Amino acid sequence: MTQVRTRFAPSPTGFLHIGSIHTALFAWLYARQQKGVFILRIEDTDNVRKVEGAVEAIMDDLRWLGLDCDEGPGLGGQHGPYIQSERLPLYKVAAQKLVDCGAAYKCYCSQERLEQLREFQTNNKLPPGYDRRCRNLTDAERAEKEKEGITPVIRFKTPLDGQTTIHDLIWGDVTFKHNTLEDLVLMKSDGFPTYHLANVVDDHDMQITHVIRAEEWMSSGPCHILLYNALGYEVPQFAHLPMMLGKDRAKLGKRHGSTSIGQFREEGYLPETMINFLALMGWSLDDKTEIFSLQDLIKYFTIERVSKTSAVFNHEKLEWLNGVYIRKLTPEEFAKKAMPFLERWLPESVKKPINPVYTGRVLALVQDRARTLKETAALTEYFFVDVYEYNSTDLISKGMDVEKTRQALTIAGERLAKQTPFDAASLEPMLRALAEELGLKAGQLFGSLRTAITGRTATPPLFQMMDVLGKERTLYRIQDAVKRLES
RNA sequence: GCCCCCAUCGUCUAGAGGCCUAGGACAGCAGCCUUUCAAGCUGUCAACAUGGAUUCGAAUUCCAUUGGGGGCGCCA
Repeated sequence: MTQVRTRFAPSPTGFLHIGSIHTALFAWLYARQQKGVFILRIEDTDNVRKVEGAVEAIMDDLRWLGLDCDEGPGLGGQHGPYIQSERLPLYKVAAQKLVDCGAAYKCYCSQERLEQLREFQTNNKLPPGYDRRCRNLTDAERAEKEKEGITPVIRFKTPLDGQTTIHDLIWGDVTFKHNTLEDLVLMKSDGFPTYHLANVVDDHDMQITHVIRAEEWMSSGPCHILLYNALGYEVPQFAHLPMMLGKDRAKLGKRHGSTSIGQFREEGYLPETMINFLALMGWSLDDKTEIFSLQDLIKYFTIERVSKTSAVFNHEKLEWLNGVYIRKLTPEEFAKKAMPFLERWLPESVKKPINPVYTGRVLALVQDRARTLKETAALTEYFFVDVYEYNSTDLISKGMDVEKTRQALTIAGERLAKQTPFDAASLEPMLRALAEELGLKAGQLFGSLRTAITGRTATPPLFQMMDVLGKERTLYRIQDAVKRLES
């Protein structure tokens, strides 16, 4: 059996889209599982949309996710170069071959004419498409056009009759009648190939066995098969993946908020989360399992279990899943990953760099509570800032009033001042006893203290926070709260 | 408009003729735990788009309708 070779072929037109990663993941998984080869190819045949630095960004994102490439730009491989703009001669030869054997033809129609044609078709509710005016030009007519100095494009001469069936690993057999297909442009007038030509030539040249791509390519599938045949190439296997949709069920795009993988990374989502989540969009193992590592996925992934239905991106579930992966981290790993986010998102007044030992202790208190790494900044802010705003009525617990609260906090402050050692284990019995002594429920006293030392009503456990904060700062904050109640 | 495809809880999905009184997860709700918030646990709400046909029997097969998506560029 021949070795499986799959590829991921993004265009360097900006940041890597989450939908592209979805495709990349499935192609990668199939290659890895089949002990095959995964190739990265850059499809930069659109000079207009090309973005500087995009190739590096793509490779960086893939690396971050753990999707390693066997062949690709800068990685070597027997079938390079892996950047299409460096492969132009190949496409020219292929296109010329097709023209020579009569499978393609030169088209001299101007873009203006095509636009007018399309406008007319739209206005008259006709199917848009090229009217094949140049398909049967005589040699004399062609010579005439050449003399005018028009640079032609090369179009594929799609058969007028018959049909082509694409055997898709996911969709089964899908048949298209040739008379619904167009005469695709293969070569643009700027000398660059279109996606269709470059893709077919490269997939053949790089010996791709399985073309795994998104469903949006389904309808150009028959054209590609026709092209493979015309060029005398063997047709690879196809697997068209279900798409990812936004909340409005439309193709996931800019209007749906964060859609580039980099944005999720910056928000503090872990690569494990993204991989696991994306794998579950259009694929499942069974009716129960939902946590999968990359290794698990390699083990269990099968194309047979990929669904045909496109999936709506569910941000809430992604957040939940990220929480699951954050909790799986060891405290050390978590601290290491969260630290940069704190450095970046903690208020400017906080002196940087922050102390790693202290920060580690702080982070240990919020690991169970954070759903993203970025969120740790908001969750721990009061550990780094001494002055903060809060509503002094939050100091007053249920069933208490200003005076009672002031007294309780004052006494608590006095007792805490005398307390040694000042650790969570010793603090708890002491304060519980104090609550009883004051005739308060534990929750009443603790609630006031919580607000006093954090300014918040929802925080990690009180005694652990006091422990981390230390005696001096704890006392200062309680005294400050008492002052607030006095004014 | 034309072509192709899809259709199970709000969302991701399990389900390949009897195991389905349709399972799991997120979200929601209720409760337990608990110093608050999380986490955890328990429970609850919630779906086979509609109409025909085949069959002893249909979420599962077939047809139609409806709804949704994708494509129809010298973009990929």
